[in-house]
Amino acid sequence: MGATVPVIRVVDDDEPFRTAISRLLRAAGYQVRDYASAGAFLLADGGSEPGCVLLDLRMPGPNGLDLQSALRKRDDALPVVFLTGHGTVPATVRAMKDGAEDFLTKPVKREVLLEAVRRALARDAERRGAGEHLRRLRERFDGLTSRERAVMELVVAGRLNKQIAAAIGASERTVKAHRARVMAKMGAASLADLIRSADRVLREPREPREPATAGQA
Amino acid sequence: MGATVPVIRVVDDDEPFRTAISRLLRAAGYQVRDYASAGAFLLADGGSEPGCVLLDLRMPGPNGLDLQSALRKRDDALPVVFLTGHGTVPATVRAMKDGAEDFLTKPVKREVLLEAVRRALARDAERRGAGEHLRRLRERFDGLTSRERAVMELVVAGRLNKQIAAAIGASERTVKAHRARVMAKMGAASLADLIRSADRVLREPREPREPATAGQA
DNA sequence: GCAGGGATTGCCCCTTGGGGCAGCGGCCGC
DNA sequence: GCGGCCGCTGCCCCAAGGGGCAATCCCTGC
Repeated sequence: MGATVPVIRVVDDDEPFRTAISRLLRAAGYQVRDYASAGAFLLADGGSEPGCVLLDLRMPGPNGLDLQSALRKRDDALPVVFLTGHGTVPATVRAMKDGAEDFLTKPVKREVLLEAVRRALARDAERRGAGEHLRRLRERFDGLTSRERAVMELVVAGRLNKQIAAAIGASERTVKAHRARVMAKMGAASLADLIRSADRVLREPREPREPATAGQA
Repeated sequence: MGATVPVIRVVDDDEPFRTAISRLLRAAGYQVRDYASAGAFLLADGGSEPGCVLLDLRMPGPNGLDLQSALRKRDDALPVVFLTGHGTVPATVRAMKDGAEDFLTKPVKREVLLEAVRRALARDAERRGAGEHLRRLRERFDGLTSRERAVMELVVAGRLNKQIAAAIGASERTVKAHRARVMAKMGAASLADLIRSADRVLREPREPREPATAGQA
């Protein structure tokens, strides 16, 4: 189990700074990978390993905000901590609106940086935990037949078996059969269980969130 | 109800600017109240009317961030939009982390300001709607006796009546009676209903920040 | 002390949910 | 065409949920 060390991805075009930060983080016990550009990072890292991203704002090629947007589109979006010397208020606003964990300015105190990283990692762990659970639920849900799904929806809506039978045009006995299979396939020990699982699975897929009109420019 | 015009509270020590902003907002159809300091605002406004707060960062006395913190502690916390000429990155970060709707810098374009205000008002309306529903549920929940609450918790945990009876040391018939009263008092038409209400009411009081999953606006 | 009210419980009856068993009918592969 | 598999269904039985009715018991106000 568990002792996977989180991976901190450091993305910054300033090589000496990158090296210094990486050393600091390694000394704190983290595994670190560093990249000189957003592109290099995106090519090399699929985001599957737990961790977070430490990101410079201004870089040649796609900048930090662009990279953050790209990350947000991936299911496994990693938490982002900005660390930059050229921070402006509008950029900060946009970064925070887009869900950045923090936005620090160089030079940064060691404790401040480590604290931000800790929070980012905590968030990532939480997200992964919740995501994993939801993924399993969704898998199970996908294993239902369309008939079973229909019954499930009506069951969690609080309808009685006989009402469900009338609604889908089947006998009550059939509804019971479907219902039993739904409970089994969804791994629900009780109706309460099923309802909670259903409410999580049926909640619409994440919406990308409107591009947040970044406070002017 | 219905056509209540939202009230924009403008808090800024710069009198000419305050006047100009107020005029702009009134022209856009909003009701505006302006205050020269955080203290003046807190004394005069209980936050009961729908709307939002347009806040300067740097002011004599308590500053904008202090006021934002104070607002967050009130149940009816109004959405806050910062509008300041002295923005710094750390102040922006703190404001956004504390849930500010936006952080704008003077001078601000008319459209940018109005758009931010629109979003703040939309958030306020949403919060009030959800809050209202939750408040009613909580009221109903508070109307339960401790015995009924105990039964309710076990019911929504998926326990059978006989298990509940054993757990609370009562007869099954009594559990049924409590259960029926819980359904009636909570206004639940079905077990599914009750479970959903319970999950909302029993969820612990809101923490400060919550973007965790759905990266907020 | 006594009446009224709420909580608790037993008794009984009905409805619902859950599930075993078997018959039926359609679809698939050989 | 045939046997097997699966979904749908009826018949039956049992457990669980829901609730009417009445008796007890305890507490409170008059």
